[in-house]
Amino acid sequence: MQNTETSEAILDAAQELAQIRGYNAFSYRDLAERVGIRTASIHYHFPTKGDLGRSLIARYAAYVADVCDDLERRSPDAPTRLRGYAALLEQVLAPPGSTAAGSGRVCLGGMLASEYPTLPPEVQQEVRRFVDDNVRWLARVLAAGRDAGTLAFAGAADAAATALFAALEGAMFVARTAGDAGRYRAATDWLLSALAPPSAR
Amino acid sequence: MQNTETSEAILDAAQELAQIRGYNAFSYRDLAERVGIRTASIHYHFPTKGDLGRSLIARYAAYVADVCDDLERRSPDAPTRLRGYAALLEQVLAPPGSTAAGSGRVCLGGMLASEYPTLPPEVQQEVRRFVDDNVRWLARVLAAGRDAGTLAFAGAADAAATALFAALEGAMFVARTAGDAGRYRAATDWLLSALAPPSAR
DNA sequence: GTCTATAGGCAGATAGAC
DNA sequence: GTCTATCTGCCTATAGAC
Repeated sequence: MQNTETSEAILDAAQELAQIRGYNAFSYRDLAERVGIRTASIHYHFPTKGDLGRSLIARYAAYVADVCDDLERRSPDAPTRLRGYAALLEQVLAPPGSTAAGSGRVCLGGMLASEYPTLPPEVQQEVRRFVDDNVRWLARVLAAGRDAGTLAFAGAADAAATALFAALEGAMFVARTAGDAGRYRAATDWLLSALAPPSAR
Repeated sequence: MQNTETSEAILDAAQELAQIRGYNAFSYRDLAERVGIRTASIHYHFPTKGDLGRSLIARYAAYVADVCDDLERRSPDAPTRLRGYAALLEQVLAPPGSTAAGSGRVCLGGMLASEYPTLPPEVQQEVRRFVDDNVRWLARVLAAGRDAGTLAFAGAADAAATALFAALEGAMFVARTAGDAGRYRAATDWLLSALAPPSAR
């Protein structure tokens, strides 16, 4: 990825389509129409679709990791960090330039995870890393929160983090199927309140 | 769907492929190879791929609904019903005829939900119904369990049911990405224990 | 960097013989 | 019910001019 303006525009178009339809359901032709160039020109920037996919998820993972870093630096406690994380994924459903609720987008990481077996190996690798990184980050926040007394839950933080991540990703699919973005909020609010200590409930 | 032997064999092959790759990533050719007939013959049973998809998810939904009915009749309490439901989805990952752990399958309903925007309308309708039915069933079990004192959680049963369903479906994708079916178990066990009343924890 | 032109393959679907 | 043959259109990717 060379970070030229064109390649960024290609990635922007690809990300929107991948978040809505998935990696296997958009084509170089779709991209070409949106960016205003020819399909052959896209191959100049990304020789194969696997190259494109790898750049796409890598850029997305870097963005999410940045926000997580910010959350850790600026949020005072674990519950706030978790709320910030849920909001990050929610924001991804309706990015700045789009009409809030019904964009039809879901988290790119979750979408690619659902397509995992059909993905080129280089894309699979990045998806695996994305999921691992996010679950590990959540496990860290969860464990720290329990130690500090701002969260309360039984069992392993690892298992809780996996369940939480799975629920957030899955809730996007459920919300989209129902055509109701509010379902995502309702489910995540419930989850986060279930992790609050009895004193805060 | 006429329930002939051939059409059932087609649906069996289609279900396996759809659970692994998704609806958009298997073809009539894939089916023809597995069933041992020609693609044109499949069109005799299912004129369009949308017809096939509708029959596929309808059959699956009916099976899941049957198991849920059994669970309600035979299980003594809500925690047992929820464990049975989680086990049902887990069993779906590794059906009788396949090698347990790494079948690469996920719940058909979750897979189709992830492909929702690209699905033919008649398939979307059945997917919506599947998700609704399952969340409603879970909400009913959850509410009854709380009333009976065998479950403990705060907030709306609807929101809890959505979160639980989302978590179970999402955990399959996470487990598959990690190549570790045990992750599904770990996440669901944690979730169910989090719903247990303090006395049972 | 972007273009035209094209290759080679696969998709879903149909016509009509048997 | 299953077959052969075929249609039309889309896909990723490449060659080579500008």
